[in-house]
Amino acid sequence: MWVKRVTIKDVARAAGVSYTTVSRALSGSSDIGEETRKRILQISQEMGYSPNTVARSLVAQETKTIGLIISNITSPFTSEVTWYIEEQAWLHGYSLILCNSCSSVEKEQAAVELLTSRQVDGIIIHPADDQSFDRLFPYISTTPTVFINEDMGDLPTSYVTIDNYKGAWMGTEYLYSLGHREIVYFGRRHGKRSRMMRAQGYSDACKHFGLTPRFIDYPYPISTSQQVCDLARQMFSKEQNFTAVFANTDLMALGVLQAADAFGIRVPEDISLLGFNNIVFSALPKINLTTIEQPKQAIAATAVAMLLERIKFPKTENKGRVLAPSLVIRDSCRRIDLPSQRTV
Amino acid sequence: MWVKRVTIKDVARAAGVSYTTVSRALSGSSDIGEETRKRILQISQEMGYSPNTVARSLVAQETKTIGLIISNITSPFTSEVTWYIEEQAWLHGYSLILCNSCSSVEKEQAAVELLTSRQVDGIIIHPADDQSFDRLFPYISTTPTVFINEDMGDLPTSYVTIDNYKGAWMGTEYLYSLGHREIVYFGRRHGKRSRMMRAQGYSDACKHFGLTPRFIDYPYPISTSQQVCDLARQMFSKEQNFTAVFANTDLMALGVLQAADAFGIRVPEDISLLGFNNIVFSALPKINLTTIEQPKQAIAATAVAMLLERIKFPKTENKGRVLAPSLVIRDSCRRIDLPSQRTV
DNA sequence: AAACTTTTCGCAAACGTTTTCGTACTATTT
DNA sequence: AAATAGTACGAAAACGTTTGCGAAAAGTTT
Repeated sequence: MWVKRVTIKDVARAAGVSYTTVSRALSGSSDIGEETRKRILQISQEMGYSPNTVARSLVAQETKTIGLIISNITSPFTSEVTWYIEEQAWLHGYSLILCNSCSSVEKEQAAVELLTSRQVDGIIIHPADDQSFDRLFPYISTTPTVFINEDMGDLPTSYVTIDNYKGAWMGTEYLYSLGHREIVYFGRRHGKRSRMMRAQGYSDACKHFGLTPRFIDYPYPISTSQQVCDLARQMFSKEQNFTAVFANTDLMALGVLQAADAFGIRVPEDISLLGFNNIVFSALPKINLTTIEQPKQAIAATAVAMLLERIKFPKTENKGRVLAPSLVIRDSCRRIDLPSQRTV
Repeated sequence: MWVKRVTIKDVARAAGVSYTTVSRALSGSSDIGEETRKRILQISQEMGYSPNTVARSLVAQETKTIGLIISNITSPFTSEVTWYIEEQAWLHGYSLILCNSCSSVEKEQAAVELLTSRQVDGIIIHPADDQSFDRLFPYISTTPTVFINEDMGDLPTSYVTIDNYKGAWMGTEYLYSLGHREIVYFGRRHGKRSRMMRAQGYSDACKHFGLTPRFIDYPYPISTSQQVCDLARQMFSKEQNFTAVFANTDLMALGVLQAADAFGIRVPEDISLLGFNNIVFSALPKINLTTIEQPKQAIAATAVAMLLERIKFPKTENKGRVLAPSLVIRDSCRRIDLPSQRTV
């Protein structure tokens, strides 16, 4: 290392006491005389002593660390949730080890193995896949874990998510209420349950209002915004006769916006656009995306709270919290006259 | 804990050997017979053994962990840099402990103390303040550290940053070349050196081209986008006779965009706007911000590389790497006719 | 067959703490 | 003055590893 770090034994030597006594002075034990405590505190200050958390963790059998596995910190939704999680963790004296899974189940599994090996007290994970749990189960059975942003149903784990079905229904209903009768759903609908539920909510709402669900789906995972834009272009060139697009995600909606721009299609004048997640950039002027909001701070706070409770009381049974989404109305959706429908 | 974790001693007992032998089998030592190694590996697999990194760290005197202190993971620029840092760290077998300083020197210092106490092998820090180094010095003198996004000059530390002066000069020059003669600089210019250098680059370029530097400064720190927008509104209502705004930051530029929108001022038709950082959202259609790019991946990669080198060879002398910014031209700046100038 | 090497393994120390237990000393009670 | 209780501290074990050293067993050379 740089400089030899000063240990508790160094302080003890300087103070002329055993290191047990130093430990007690610092931990605020009562088994110590008042004036020796002060003297030791003084000396340890002067020597710049700081306890070795690694050694402490080894004996205490807890690291005061939680692992966070997310797919991509770059996503505004994710980074905002991460912000709140770090805040909560810090408040409770926990540190955060950050792992990007890159939406790969292999890396996700590697991250979980790493974290358990590092003896983290708990793990918060935004699963990469609908089979994440099965893959991860052998590794997380030994560590308190809470999943976020996915409804884990009856799986033996805690989770916190929003009601994606309801969110999608609300969005569809809103578009219907504005007079839209041909609404295209833009985004993946298979794989993760959250995706399926959103698609289902849209689909069921459509049927409820007498509309035909129309999906622009794709089988492969999409990562770059360029890919999203290309897909949106395909939609504009192939699909006929729709007045609104309900995007899976604000990021997807942004891709639609981009493609629309390229086609000279105006939002909301020519077409209405609805997003999901309410990332901060959706509030930007000229973007002004109407969207379904996820309560990110609440997700983070309840996830951390649930995790800490499980850490404290390992025998607590698993809980699933499903928070409510809400509609944030901005300027990307427009009321249309029923008789005339624009043909793209 | 949940379930009692299986330790190396458990494996040893099951295999009927000493735990030393198990350790050797797993570490790939040559001091072990081939068939015993296989047998032990087999057994440890079956028992689901995973080494306790905490214990290993204690004896090895290294944690394979690096601490990252940033002001706010929510910022697109920061989260992108973080993404690349995590990638590089992972590649080299290091984990990342994430701390948000919230731009507070107090929390920054607390984070550094925490990280050193946790025996991280190194720290990467985006300083909150121009006095961060002095405050932090006593704590980081024992841990390899590299600062990012700030030129630390002659201070005894490694750092990697970009040439902010040059970036600002380039931006000003570009605006000048488009015919702009009244350019307002929007953003803080005191405190951190990076801010000062940007302001200075702008200022010097202005003088070089015979223009008068015009600053919209503010003494207090600004955090929310609402505050930025309010400030931009003030600018539009108070300042007269300017044709271009050079914003400190893309985020600041977004605020200008928002305020301009409210005033009915069009970008770039009525006014040109230039940003700094090139965050992903600047590339959005309808935003299309011309900006000065920071090479985020290069910043992250060199920061990690420098840190790992210092960890490996503690005696390496401090290095400062200053990377080159570049101009990314989009659609927020417009060539104007010299004789007529728009009055706001 | 004796004298070496080499291979394979175990013992024990070490990493820096916390905590249990024991003990010397002081203070209080009988 | 003897017995008891309380206070202040130290010794040692424990947490789960890695590693230097030594020793037994096996193989090789003379």
